Parts: sequence; C-alpha cells; structure tokens
Amino acid sequence: MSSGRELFARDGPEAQMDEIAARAGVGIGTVYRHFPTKEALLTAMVRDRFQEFGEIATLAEETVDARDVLETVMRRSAEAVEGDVGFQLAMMGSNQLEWEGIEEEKAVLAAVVTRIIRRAVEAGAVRDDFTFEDFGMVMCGITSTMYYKPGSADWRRHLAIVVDGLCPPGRVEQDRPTRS
Amino acid sequence: MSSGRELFARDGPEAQMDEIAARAGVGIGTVYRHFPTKEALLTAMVRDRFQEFGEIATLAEETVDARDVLETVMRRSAEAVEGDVGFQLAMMGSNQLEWEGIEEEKAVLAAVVTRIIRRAVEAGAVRDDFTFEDFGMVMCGITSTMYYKPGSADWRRHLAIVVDGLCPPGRVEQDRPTRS
DNA sequence: CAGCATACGGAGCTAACATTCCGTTTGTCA
DNA sequence: TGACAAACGGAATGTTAGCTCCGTATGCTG
Repeated sequence: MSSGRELFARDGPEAQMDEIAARAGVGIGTVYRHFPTKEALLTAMVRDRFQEFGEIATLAEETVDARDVLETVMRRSAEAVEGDVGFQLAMMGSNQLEWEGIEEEKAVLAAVVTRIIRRAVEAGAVRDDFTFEDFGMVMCGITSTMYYKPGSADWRRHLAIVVDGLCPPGRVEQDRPTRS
Repeated sequence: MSSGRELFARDGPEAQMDEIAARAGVGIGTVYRHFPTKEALLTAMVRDRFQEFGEIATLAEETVDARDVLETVMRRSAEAVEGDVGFQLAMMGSNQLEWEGIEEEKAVLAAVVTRIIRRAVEAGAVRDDFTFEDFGMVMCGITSTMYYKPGSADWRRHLAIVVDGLCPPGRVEQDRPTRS
C-alpha cells in the first residue's frame, strides 16, 4: 500500500486509517481486509524499510573501501530516512522490543553490518570495541536529530561528530570537515 | 504538583489527567483550576526541569576543571534525566519549537553552557567549532538511547563515543574507557 | 448564626479514532 | 442471462481521554 507509506512518512504512526484509505482511493473496509489491524500495516511498512537498510549496507560492503564503509553505510541509511517521519520513529524504536515481526530483516542487517565493522576495525579505521548494537544506538541518536529538527541538515554534523568518536584511540584524525 | 511529576516521569505525556488528579488526592476539577490545560501542566513541569539543567551546569562551571567541565555537564544532565521518561521526551523535544514557555530557562542554560564550551575550547579539550546548539543535538541523541533502551546503561557508552568525537582534530586521545 | 464567597469533586459531555458489519457492487461460471 | 461468490464501501459502534459544569463543602465576615 504505497499511499499508506506516503502518509506514514508525513505523519508517522499518527496517520489515520480513514485518511490512508481515502488516499489509496479505497474504503476503510478494504484496508482492513489486507491488514487486520493498524499495527500490522505499520509493521509491514517498517519491514520493507528495514530490508532497504540491508540492501544499502550490502551495496556499500561490495563497493566501498574498508576504511570508509561504515561511515558510508551510516550516511546512506540516514539519507534513506530523511523526510520520512514514520520511518525515523521506527528506526529509533527498533532498538527497543517495540517492533515484532521484523526479526528476519534485522538479522540480515546485523550480519552485514557486523562484517563491515570487522573490516573497518582491521583496517584501523574504527575502535575495536564497536559493535552492531552500538551502531544501532548511534544511528538512533543521529535519527533523533532528524526527527526533532525536521528539514535541517544538522544530522550530518551529528554524524560527523560520532564518526570522529569512532576512531581508534590514539589515532590522529585528519581532513575533518568543518561546520556546514 | 509533585504527584504529576511522578506520573509524568513514569508515563511521559501519556499520563492521564484522571490519574494525576487521583494520585494527588484531588478531583480533576481542581487540577484544571491550577492548570488550564494538560499542556500547561506539562510545560510547568518541563520548565522546572530545565531550571535544574541550568543549576547543574552552573555548579559544574564553578567546580570542575576546564578540560572536563563539558563532559561533566553532559553526564550529570543525563543522569538527572535517567528514569524520567517525561523529562527525556521533553529534553529531546526542546530542540524543536515544541515547547513554548521555557524560553527563559533555556536562555540561562545556553549562557552557561556557551561559557563552558568556550573555556573547554581554550583549554584545547574541545574542537573549536562546537556550539550550544550542537550540545543540545548530541544530548538529544544520548537521551534517545536512554529512552529507547530504558534501564540500560548503554547511554554512558554513547556519551563516551560522542565525547571522543568532540576532541579537537589531531589530538591524540588517551585513557579512553573501554566498553562497560 | 446567616449570608456570601471561594474552592472542590467528579459525573457527564464531546471529539477523535480504530474497528466492525452489512448492504451493495463487481466478477465468474454455466 | 441468472445464480453464486468474492471484494468493496462507509455508516455505525465502542472506547478512550481531555475538559466542562454544577451541586456541594469549606471558610470568612458581620
């Protein structure tokens, strides 16, 4: 239901079933024939999006240098979420046990990102105690900037700070971008 | 209304007026005699808490070494919010224009923190493009970890990563704490 | 104590939404 | 074309929660 996605993107979980149905040009009954509850509809959309994350990470893993993959994945994932309030909330909530039914997609993502982190650590670009769980944690933080400062590009600065914090201790950083 | 604060701490803005009144041992009417709307009640509580932030920062400014003040303020502010869901949401939302009526308290906080940042930059402990707005942004991120992983201490790790990211470029970091 | 004012309590009003249910339409098969 | 099935639409329902309003209690003044 792609019209559901549009509204979910604009309003988040607040999006109303009536409006979703109207936007899709169908009656409410029809929506409920496809998804038993509102939550089922939201879960379906979140699952789709999580799959996207997996694809983003996979693509980056195959094409980007080990030292830069992690930052690339973080940046591209964030960009994928930009302007999609519903997805932002879902991403933040995905750390919690809030979303049931996306376990599989999340496992795929975890596998890819874990590999990417390992490569980055071996390349000396990332501190060696960084984990997939940490990845989710900092992504959640960066997403919160997007959510609470909609339309601003401040999250890129937040990302830059976090990326700097991920360097291994003792490493002299260079070429750090300045404030935009 | 301190009983309101307890419920707000547990349930956030979801806290219900009936329950707040019952907890306070008064009728709903009485609550509405003190606060015209639910939002007014929430704002009053958020304002109190923001004042606390100002006090935390002021105390730290007076007693902590320039190189460590900023981290101390961040840590103590986060600790003040631990276990208080309502306050966590308020802190995250305070970056947005969501909360009207806390301008004064926020201005006080901004003044103190801006001074603290300047001192830290001069001491060479913090990158020189860091601003009060950035402070709010990263605090929002750290708070989001608290909110979405309630009861865990992961936010301390998030804080550590961010603090590392705030070092001036080229500085060799030392004594970085490892994963807890 | 009578009269007045101030503050209280909480039943009930209202609006917002998710969800259900049934009359109607559309499609299929003989 | 007629009979049956499958899918549809949206009015009606149920529930939740903020808020209002009026009858009552408390306290003060003369």
